[in-house]
Amino acid sequence: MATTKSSGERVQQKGRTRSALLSAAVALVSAGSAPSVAEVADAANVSRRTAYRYFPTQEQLLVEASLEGVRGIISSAIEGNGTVGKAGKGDADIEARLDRVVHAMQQSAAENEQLLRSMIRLTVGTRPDPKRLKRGYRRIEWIAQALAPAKKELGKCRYERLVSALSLCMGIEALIILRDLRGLSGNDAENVSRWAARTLLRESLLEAAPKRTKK
Amino acid sequence: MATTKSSGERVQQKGRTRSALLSAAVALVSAGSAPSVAEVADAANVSRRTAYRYFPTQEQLLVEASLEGVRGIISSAIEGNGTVGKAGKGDADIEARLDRVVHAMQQSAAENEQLLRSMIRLTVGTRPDPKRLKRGYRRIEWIAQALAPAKKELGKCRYERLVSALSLCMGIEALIILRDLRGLSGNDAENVSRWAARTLLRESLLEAAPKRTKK
DNA sequence: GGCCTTATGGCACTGTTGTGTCATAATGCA
DNA sequence: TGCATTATGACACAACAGTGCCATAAGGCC
Repeated sequence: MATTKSSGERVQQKGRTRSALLSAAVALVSAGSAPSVAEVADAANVSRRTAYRYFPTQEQLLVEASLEGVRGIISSAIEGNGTVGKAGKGDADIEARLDRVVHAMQQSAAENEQLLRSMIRLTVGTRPDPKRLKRGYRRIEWIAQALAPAKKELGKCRYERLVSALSLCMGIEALIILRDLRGLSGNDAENVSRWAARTLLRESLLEAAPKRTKK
Repeated sequence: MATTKSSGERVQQKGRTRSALLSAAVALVSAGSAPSVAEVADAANVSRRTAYRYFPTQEQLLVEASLEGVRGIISSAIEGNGTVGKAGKGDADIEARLDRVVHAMQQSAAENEQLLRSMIRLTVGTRPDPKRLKRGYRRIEWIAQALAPAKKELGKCRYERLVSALSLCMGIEALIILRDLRGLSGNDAENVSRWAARTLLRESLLEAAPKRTKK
C-alpha cells in the first residue's frame, strides 16, 4: 500500500496528454482568445472529460497555459541577449545592470501585454496557495541577480527593502498602472520604471555608505 | 421623432431597479463571493431577465458593483480623518503630507483587500475604454493633492514623472505585489510603500533644486 | 377615470461549466 | 501472447450565462 505498485501509473501516457492539452491551450491563449474547455480538448485531440481530469477547472487550465506562455517569453527576453552581465564593481556598474534588467522586462511586458494581463486576471483573485505555482517569482530572481554585487554592501534589511520596492516599479503590474491610470505609452512607462528603479537603488547605496557625498 | 417624446422614459422607475440591483450586488461582492446573476436578481427582488437588461453581462454587473463598493470604502478612508491637510511650506511638510496619504491608502487597501482584488480581476482584463469609468483615478487625485505645494517647484516634467512613479508604490496593486511575490505582511508592505514614496519625492525635490546639499 | 407607452416578468432555448457513471481502449508486466 | 491495471471516451445530468419572444403590469398624460 505504501511504497509503489511498481509502475502502475502510466507516466508517459499521462505526460503526453497533459502536454498536448497544455500546448493546445498555450496556442489558443497566445492567440488572444479565452478558449472553452471543449475547444482546447478538441485542439489537443482529447476528450473533454479527460481535460477536466487534468485541469479541474477551465481557469486552472488557462492559468497554467498563460504561465507556460509567459515562461517562454521572458526567459528569451533576458537570458537571450545576455542582459545582466558578469562583472560588477562600482555603483555605476550596478546601476547599468539594473537598468538593463528593467529595460528588458518592460520591453517584453509591453510586447506581451495582453497575455500578461490575462495571467494577472487569472492569478490575482485569491491569495496564492503556498503549494500552487506563483506568478512573478522570476522577477525577484532577476532583481536579485542585478543587485548581487551590492548585496553585502547594502546589508540584509536595506537589501530586502530595495528588492521589494523595485518589484513595484517593474513588471506587468507597473505597466498596467502606468497605462490604465496614467495613460502613458509603452515608452513613457518604461522611462518611469527606469527612473524609479535607478532612484531607489541610488538612495539605498547612499544610505548604506553615507561617507561619499552625493554624486 | 427627434427631440423627445415628452418624458416617455420612466427615469425614476429605472433608477430604482438599477440601484436595487447594484446595491444587492455590492453586498454580495463585498461578502467575497462571485454571485450569479440569478442570485443578485433574487436579492434585489428583480427578474433575472430584467437584470440582464441593465447589465448586459454578469461581468459588467460585478465590475460596477465592485467599483461602487470601492468608492464607498475610499471616501471614508481619506476624507473621514482629514488626511492631506491644508498648509504647505517646506519639504518636510510635503513629505509628511505624502506619508499620510500613503499610510491611509495602504491601510484601507489592506482592510479591504478581497474586494479590491476582485475589482482588479474584473477590470484588468482589457485596456480601459476612454468613456467607461476607470479604476484608480482617485489615487492620482490624492497624490496630486499631497504634491500640490511642490508642483511649481518641480516643474511639469518632473512632476508628472513623480506622480507616475508614486502611483506604482501605493494602492492595491502594490499591496498585492508585496504580498504575493514578496510574502510580506500588511505592515511590512506599508513600510516599503512609504519608504519608496518618500525616497522618490526627496530625489525629485533634489533634482529640482540642486543648490541645497543633501539632507 | 381611461388610454397609451414602457418597463417588467415568465418561458423557452442554446451553449458552457463541472461532475458522475460505466464501458472501452491503451499500457505494462508475466 | 495473455492478463490485470489504468487512462480514456461516451453519455447523461444539473447549474449558469445570455438571448428572444410575448404577455402583463406599472407608469405617465389627457
